[in-house]
Amino acid sequence: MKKVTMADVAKKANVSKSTVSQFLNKRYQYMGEETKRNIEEAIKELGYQPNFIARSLKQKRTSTIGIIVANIMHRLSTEVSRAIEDFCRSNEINTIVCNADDDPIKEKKYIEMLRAKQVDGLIIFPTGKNQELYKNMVDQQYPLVFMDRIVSDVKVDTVVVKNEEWASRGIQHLIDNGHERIAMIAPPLTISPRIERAEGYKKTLRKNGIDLNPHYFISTEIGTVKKELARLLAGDKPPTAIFAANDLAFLQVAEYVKEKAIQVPEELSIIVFDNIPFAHISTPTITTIAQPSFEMGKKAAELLLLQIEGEGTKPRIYAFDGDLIIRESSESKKA
Amino acid sequence: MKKVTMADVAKKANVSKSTVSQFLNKRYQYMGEETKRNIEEAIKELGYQPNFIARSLKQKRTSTIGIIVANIMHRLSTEVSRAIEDFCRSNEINTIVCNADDDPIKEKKYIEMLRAKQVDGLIIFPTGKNQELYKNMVDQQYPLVFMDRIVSDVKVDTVVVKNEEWASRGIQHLIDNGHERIAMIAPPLTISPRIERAEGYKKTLRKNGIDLNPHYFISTEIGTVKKELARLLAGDKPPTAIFAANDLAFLQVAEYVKEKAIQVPEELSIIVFDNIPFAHISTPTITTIAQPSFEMGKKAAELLLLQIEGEGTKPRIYAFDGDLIIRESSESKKA
DNA sequence: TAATTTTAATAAATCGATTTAGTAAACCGA
DNA sequence: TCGGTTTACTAAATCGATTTATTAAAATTA
Repeated sequence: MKKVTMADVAKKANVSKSTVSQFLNKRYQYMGEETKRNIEEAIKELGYQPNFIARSLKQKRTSTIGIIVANIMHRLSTEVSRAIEDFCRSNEINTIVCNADDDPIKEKKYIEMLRAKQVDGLIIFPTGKNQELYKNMVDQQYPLVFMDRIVSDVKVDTVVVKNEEWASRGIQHLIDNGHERIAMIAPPLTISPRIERAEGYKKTLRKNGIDLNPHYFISTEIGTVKKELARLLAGDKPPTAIFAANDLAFLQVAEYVKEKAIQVPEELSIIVFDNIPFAHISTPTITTIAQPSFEMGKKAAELLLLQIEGEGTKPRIYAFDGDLIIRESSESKKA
Repeated sequence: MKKVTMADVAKKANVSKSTVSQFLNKRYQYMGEETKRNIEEAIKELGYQPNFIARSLKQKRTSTIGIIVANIMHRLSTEVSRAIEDFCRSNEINTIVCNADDDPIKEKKYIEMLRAKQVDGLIIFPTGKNQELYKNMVDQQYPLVFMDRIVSDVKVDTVVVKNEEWASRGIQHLIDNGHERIAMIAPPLTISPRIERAEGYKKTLRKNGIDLNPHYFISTEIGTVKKELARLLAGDKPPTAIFAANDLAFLQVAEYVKEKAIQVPEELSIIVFDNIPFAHISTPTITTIAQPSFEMGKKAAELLLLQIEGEGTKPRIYAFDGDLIIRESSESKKA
């Protein structure tokens, strides 16, 4: 079944392609009532569906944006993507989501692919390792927003959470509950949020006059978290509380705790910096530092659409407040 | 910064557009070494990036497929989408994921949008309510695969799990553990998997000589599950085990159980038909009937790509085996 | 009535690639 | 030396829309 094109509609309605195009774009300025009816009828009879590709080629815009998440397994990625999609949808913009899997090479490939597809702009959770490419886009004034991670040296609108401040609040909460031996578990400190959370952890301990014990600070690949954890907890003076720097680190901690049947919070308190979907129904419920993923996603989308409309302003960083949600996993030792 | 086109490259390399096109498509058959080098250099110097849109228009294929999931909140949707994406990626096909939110109108809009964007084919988790539209696509021989749900009357390749059989196995497991008062909690029975799971539930009880108690069969909107559950458990002869028909239903059950501090499995056993990401680390761990989402996604993608290549065969239903993973939430009463 | 403006519709150029048909030079055997 | 083949490359048509410049008729004004 061959495709019905605008030319077919035009022929059937006895008008020119131009007129059909005007009709489809609702430019009725000087269009006869009868012509309108004829075209409408022809479209219906032939079952005509416009070809977006052809339109995009001429108009030089695809009404599509791309999202490149660093790692789709992070809950934040999916929540933010959802928010972006919702916002774009209500502005008649489509979104394409790609997963770079924390791999700068994949990230580069996706950026090139999406640009080849002429998407009107990109929202990226940057790996941070493609500075050249980022700068290139900035130079070309290509609409671009960074999410979750700050890349210094690249002047782009960036949406993040106040990592240091809210990590600090989480640690303070543990200290207020009587903990002094607090460990932090994090993936390698390769990107800004992890570095900032580590800062918050260290500064807050110091501020409370607690010495930093380097053994309590574990920064390692996800796959080796459990091994490190075993060593830590088997050691002398094991920590009484753990701060998991993100959801994937927490998952490892949770698996370990489950396997070893460690009592939480009696033997070990736990807090997590990230959104955990089942935090409120697990046993025990989990204390989290939540990120306002919906607002962040919406903000990023707004910023990008502004840039696309040519109304972007001087690039800056938009830092959102987190939320410390205290649950059972960090209940007071004295309670 | 205006876009660099093939014409610019051609001019710079002192050849025709055609030659540049040949070069880009690696049709080196009769191309001089020097010409090749010239073109390569021109491309690098100008920073030329091909325009996929223009290519798609001429070639009448976008190398892109669409996925329309019924509800992105179902774990199955995301897992299957991931599998599809992975398979497509390795075949140089891009994917666009859309979420119909269980709404036939949105589903219709997405089908039309994606087809306007000239995607080469669609994988749909059908709401089942757009029969006209589905049939239309079939008639036009548009590449199409259904996932998770069977729509009778529409002859399309369909990938599902053996719902009745594996629901049955789950129920049998509960019966073998000494349960007789088994409730089933499900969303409205509007689509085939839910109907088939209910069949499995009923038939297995009957086969074991257990009378069906209509009060034990709750099929209602997600929002009212907890209320119904409260009534059920407060009633005379409350069930000793619950079969949650999918992940969202289970989430409601889990929340309720948490709120009321019901002991699982001592007071109430639970099994779920669906993939639950934290089933193995929750307390208690959760018995699930898992679906092979990865294989299912891969199969669907394979079927679709075959259709796109024009090598599709007579449409049929591909039913996959599930997997009963027994965990703490359904531990034997007698153990 | 002639000049001007408004209304209605169109022809043709364009977007940036791919593809087909064709050309010209070099080569080659008889 | 001639016809035929191979090699290297190109001009022009095409994909399906949008858009600009243009035309022609009808309505209005002077």
